[in-house]
Amino acid sequence: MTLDHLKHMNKTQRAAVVHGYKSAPAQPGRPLLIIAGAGTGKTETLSNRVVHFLASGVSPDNILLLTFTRKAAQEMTRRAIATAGRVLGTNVGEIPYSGTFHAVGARLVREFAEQLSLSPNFTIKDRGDSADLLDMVRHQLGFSTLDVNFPDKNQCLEIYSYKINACMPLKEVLKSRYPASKKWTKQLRQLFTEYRAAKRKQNVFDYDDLLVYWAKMLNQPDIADQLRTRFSHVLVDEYQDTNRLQAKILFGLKPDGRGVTVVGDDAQAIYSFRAATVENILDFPQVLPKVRVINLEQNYRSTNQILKACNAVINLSTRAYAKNLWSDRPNLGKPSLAVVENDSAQATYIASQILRAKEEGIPFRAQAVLMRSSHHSQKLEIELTKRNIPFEKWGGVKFLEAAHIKDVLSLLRWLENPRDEVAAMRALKLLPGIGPSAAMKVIGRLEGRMGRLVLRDADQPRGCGDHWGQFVRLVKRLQKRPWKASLPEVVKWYLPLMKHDNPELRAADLGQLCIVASSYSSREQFLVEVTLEPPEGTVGPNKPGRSDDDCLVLSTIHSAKGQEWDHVYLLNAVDGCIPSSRAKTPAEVEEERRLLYVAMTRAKNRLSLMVPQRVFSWRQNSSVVDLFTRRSQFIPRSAEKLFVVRATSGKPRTRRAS
DNA sequence: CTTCAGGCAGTTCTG
DNA sequence: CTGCCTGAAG
Ligand SMILES: Nc1ncnc2c1ncn2[C@@H]1O[C@H](COP(=O)(O)OP(=O)(O)OP(=O)(O)O)[C@@H](O)[C@H]1O
Repeated sequence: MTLDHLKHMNKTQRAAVVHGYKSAPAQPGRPLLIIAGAGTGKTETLSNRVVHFLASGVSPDNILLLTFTRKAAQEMTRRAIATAGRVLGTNVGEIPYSGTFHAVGARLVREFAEQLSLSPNFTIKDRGDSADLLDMVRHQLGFSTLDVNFPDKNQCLEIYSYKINACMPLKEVLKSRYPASKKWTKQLRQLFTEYRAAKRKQNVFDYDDLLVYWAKMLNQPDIADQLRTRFSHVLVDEYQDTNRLQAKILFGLKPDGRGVTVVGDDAQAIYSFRAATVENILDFPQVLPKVRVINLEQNYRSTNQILKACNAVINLSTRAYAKNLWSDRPNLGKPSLAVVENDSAQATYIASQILRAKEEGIPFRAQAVLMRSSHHSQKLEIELTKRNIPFEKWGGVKFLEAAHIKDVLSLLRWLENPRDEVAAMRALKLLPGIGPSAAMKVIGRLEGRMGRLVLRDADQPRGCGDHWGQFVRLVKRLQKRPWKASLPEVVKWYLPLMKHDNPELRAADLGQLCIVASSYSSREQFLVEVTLEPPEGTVGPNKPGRSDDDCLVLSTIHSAKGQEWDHVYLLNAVDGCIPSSRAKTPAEVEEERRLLYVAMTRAKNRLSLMVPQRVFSWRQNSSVVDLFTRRSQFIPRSAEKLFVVRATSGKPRTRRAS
């Protein structure tokens, strides 16, 4: 073996890579924590550590490699496999248990389903479908008409999910995060109990269940033993963004911490809305015995000028993040604060800059536009399309979450799992003349014949005429015909019934969906994988599977974590966007500061923060107005000297409250 | 029982 | 602008 994976690492990084593995040890080493700032090579070190394990003879099957987001998981797995290939001189193939907590959880739960007395062919509901199921229960219990202020389906699911992920009693969750809903404690408790029962009865899982049942497996000694033996090495990236439930899983897998490596940066904790808690990483050395802690201080990513600005932003925090980051990368210019008139000016400015950079030899794929929330890029997307700049968008409304896509998928889901009432409801409501109550009636009549979806002509509800017969025949055909022919057939049936606007655009989306689906070998495989690993892309002009080689990236800051680009542009660096106007408590504002820090530290060579002087916003009394903005409070005058301030449009900057 | 118009409130980030 | 609820018409 060559030592490729050690050669370019610095001394501290190398120590982390080989920790516990200087010579072939009898058992996995003591727990290792790498806590270090942005761009110091944490992920690089972690993936080289995996390579080192493989090179030392550890089987890929014994390695569990976890992260929080799909993007980060893909990136890390890719790096590890590529380097391992170089070091070992053979293709490593894959690391089977590498991915997000949820994806790995899904595999394990399916594998051990029988021992958990679960049926192994459960389907996983995405966020929207889970909310719909919860809403059905909410209506049945009469809570929807109890009081206008009773939390809606999304709030209910948020509360439920927070409770599960934070491992907190409902009462405490309501008190600390949803005080307005405290008076419904009793109802919410009942709602959640019934929701769990409904999931059980319909053999469906929500995202949280994947973690819940994984944690449960670790309480069953027989399964726990198997898993502990299987995963001799467990590595977690972005550990600062894990939650209590995930920590429980980690400690359940490795009670004494041997073989555990966790990596993270408390200054980059940005997922508290998913119940992530930074205490996981800060308390790690106290929770496990004999933890080796390694700090990295040299930033290899950014120029010193960019890094200085990043440090200035994070150091204004009331909390101390003890990091002394430095960089010896040559300077290529201070980051800029580009003051533009409004949204449109922001879009044209960025589009021009991107094309200019491209002319200078920076390909589109080395540039990225980041934003706090995904709709901030609307104007820009139009501008990019106008100028034929190819882009892909990370985050935001997913292809599979669009209404028309969900409509056709619902029929497939129902066929796959006849007990799935959300799918049944949605599919039935597509028929003209069938609304919620007729659909419920049909579903009720089906209770007896559960194995396989069987519809009879006699089940016809009143008032939907010919459509019922056609539907029954369609279902029969779909059950007989091979999978490849299914989706086009459903689409053909669906299009004339579609009630959404923009029919041509949606028809095109559905055509694309057929192409994507045809690469899966069966309906089951398609439905199983699609919820956890959805195809890239969003609805509209930029569809999954169609990306250019050289493609600009538009991304939310959350989805950009762990990534890096030569040029980074940040949209709307103004109060109300960063920090978001929804951040109220000091803790929430601090998280917004860290978001800005994460965004800025993605840049290697050039960084532009956009400051539009007016943005569109929604005022309390409906209508859309554009408001005067203030530059983000996280970049006060005192930090200005670290930036170049560029005013691009004629008008002088006027100070006005928003 | 479905559908559609009108009123009203809320609008982040992800698996 | 959307999603959700309500009430009236078909
Ligand atoms: N010893 C090194 N020498 C040269 N380049 C390095 C070294 N270590 C890491 N790098 C490079 O620095 C960049 C940042 O590394 P990496 O993404 O692993 O950092 P990170 O600490 O995970 O960052 P973040 O927390 O901000 O996502 C990468 O391009 C990586 O290849």
